[in-house]
Amino acid sequence: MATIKDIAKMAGVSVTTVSRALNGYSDVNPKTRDRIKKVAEQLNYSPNALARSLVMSKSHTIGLLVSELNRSGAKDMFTYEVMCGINDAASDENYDLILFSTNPVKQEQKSYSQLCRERQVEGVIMQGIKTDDPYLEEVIESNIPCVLVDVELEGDNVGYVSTDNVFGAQMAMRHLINLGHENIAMMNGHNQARVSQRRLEGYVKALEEAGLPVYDHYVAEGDYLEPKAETEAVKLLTDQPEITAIFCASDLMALGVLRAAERLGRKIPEELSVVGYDDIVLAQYAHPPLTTVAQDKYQIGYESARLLTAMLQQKTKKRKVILDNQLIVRGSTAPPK
Amino acid sequence: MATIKDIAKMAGVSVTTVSRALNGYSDVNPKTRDRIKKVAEQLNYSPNALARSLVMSKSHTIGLLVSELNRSGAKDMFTYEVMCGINDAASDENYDLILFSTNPVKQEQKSYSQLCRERQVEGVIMQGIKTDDPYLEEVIESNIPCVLVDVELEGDNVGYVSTDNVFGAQMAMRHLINLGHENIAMMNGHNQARVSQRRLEGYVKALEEAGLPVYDHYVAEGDYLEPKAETEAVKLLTDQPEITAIFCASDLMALGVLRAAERLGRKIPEELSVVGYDDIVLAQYAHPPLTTVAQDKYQIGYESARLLTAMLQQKTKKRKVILDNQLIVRGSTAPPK
DNA sequence: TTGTATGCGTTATCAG
DNA sequence: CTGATAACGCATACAA
Repeated sequence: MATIKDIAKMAGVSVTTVSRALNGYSDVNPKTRDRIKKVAEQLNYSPNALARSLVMSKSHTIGLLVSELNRSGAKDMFTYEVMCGINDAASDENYDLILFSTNPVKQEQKSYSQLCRERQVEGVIMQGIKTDDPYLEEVIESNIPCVLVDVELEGDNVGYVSTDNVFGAQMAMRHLINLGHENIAMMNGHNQARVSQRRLEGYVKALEEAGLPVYDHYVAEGDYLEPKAETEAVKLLTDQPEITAIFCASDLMALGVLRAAERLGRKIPEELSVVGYDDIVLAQYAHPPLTTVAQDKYQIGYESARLLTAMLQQKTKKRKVILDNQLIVRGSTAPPK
Repeated sequence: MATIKDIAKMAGVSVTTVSRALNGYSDVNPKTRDRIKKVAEQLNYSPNALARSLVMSKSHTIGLLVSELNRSGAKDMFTYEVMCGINDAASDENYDLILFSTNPVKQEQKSYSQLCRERQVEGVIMQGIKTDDPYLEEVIESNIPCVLVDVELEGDNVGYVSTDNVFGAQMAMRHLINLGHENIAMMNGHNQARVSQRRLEGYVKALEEAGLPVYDHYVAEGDYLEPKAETEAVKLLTDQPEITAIFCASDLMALGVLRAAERLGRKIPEELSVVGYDDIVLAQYAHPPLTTVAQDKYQIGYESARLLTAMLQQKTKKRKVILDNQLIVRGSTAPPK
């Protein structure tokens, strides 16, 4: 592995000159620069980023902390698409990405912030973290610049990007209400997720603005799980048969509801309308295809990385980015009979 | 950020002692070690991995090169699940993962091997690389230890992991043949992919062992694209209406074939049997659910990382890992009428 | 058992 | 325009 020292020797100059020549400083004779460049190429030289980072105390690396980088995320491509966005943005901004896996066993031994400090990452993007994750707090306090995906937290070194979940839910609900539905239930996730709370807000808000009553017993918790949503939906629909539509906080749960309807012999969308959330790939392949609120997952990732790099370079005071989302009407919704 | 120097000062010892105490060397007085450890904790010390890597010339990092880390991979979760496996294995072996994005524009400026050398990765895992990718050759020649996913290439510093594609195709075909099919077509991918060639081999082999004729015009190229497969399947089935079954080299293409059948009014599986390959998430949600050859993508990733780390530590002479795959019979296959 | 000195590859400071 | 020299944080050969 050739170093600047080798180049210096071969070109008959000092390492200082080599460094400056290669880094495009202006105070070096064009001739010597050319010579040095030629030698560098000849030696197939690559600068050692480690050494550079060490002396500059800038690693140009950002850490990616994904709490559930495992197969369970496979159905719902959220994680993957966000990662793609992050990757592209990081690449555009010339940052490298290092992947921290947070296998729970290891978390015991080594904390997030330790991991970050060891690897000298300049900042972190955290994804899939629940609001009650103890490690969230840790990173926040560690004063390492940090961008959260879908966790609403702001601070000097902390920002987040999310979509407008209240509005998203409202859109879904308005669609249902405009169709003529009056008895609309909600299949929510669990309460540790901020987004659940937001979507519930939207649900309530839409009902209120339409002058419709809000019933606690119309709201079930599906924990973002397909089977759980299925059993909950069966309960909901047998206990309150007057329900003609269900708004779900995720597509996966909507799939569960679809299944419940099938078990109960209620036809979709004629006898029950279902709206999902996320627009996962499966949504358009469901039968019938799912009406849903789409989030641009790729853009969420992209903006996260952009926000972080901007923060790192103190280019912005902004600490949050809220993206729009969009209602996609497919075949799972119709007017009530 | 505390360094060993700070600790040394505060504990009243030399940096050497600190280094050895913290790294568990035996030749240090238990008392001083305790004292040092306490100080380290007090200072919230984390070793600087960069500096360590520099001096040890071991980065304990492996590079992940994914040729198409983008949204197009979203339907087929292959990339994601493989990554999960890689991540877990790397974590188990205490290696960090750095993500190289290979946006084609940047490839011009900086080659793979340059990227690797800059970041001082000890080895690389490459995924989604086509056999004719010029950069493949580059990495091979660069003598950086490398593990390829689904590209059959072996060498001193090069290994690969793949599944037994010939056998997988054979299983699919035998299933069809046992069902009584005699006119079986194949929807293949493109020929730059080694796996396509292998699966074709299996297709031919199975026909031959059953004493069935092999027709060139029974094989179409769907390029692993759903719409392309659809149009190709329409052609196939209108030109040769005697075909009663199609074996597809990917589930995505099988989905396209399903669509083609629908357009042609041929019922699945009564009037046409379809077998896919991969067992992507969508497969079980298709109508009817797809019979397919499943690969354990997670394990592919896991084994890749294991192989690489073993190579890095010269723990093995093995350079390839072939995983089994498994036929999953669902609703898209039946005996011919 | 502990400390001194040196080097890893790079950039930065400052003097020539 | 160029070159010594120091420094980044750490590990290690060698000396004490």
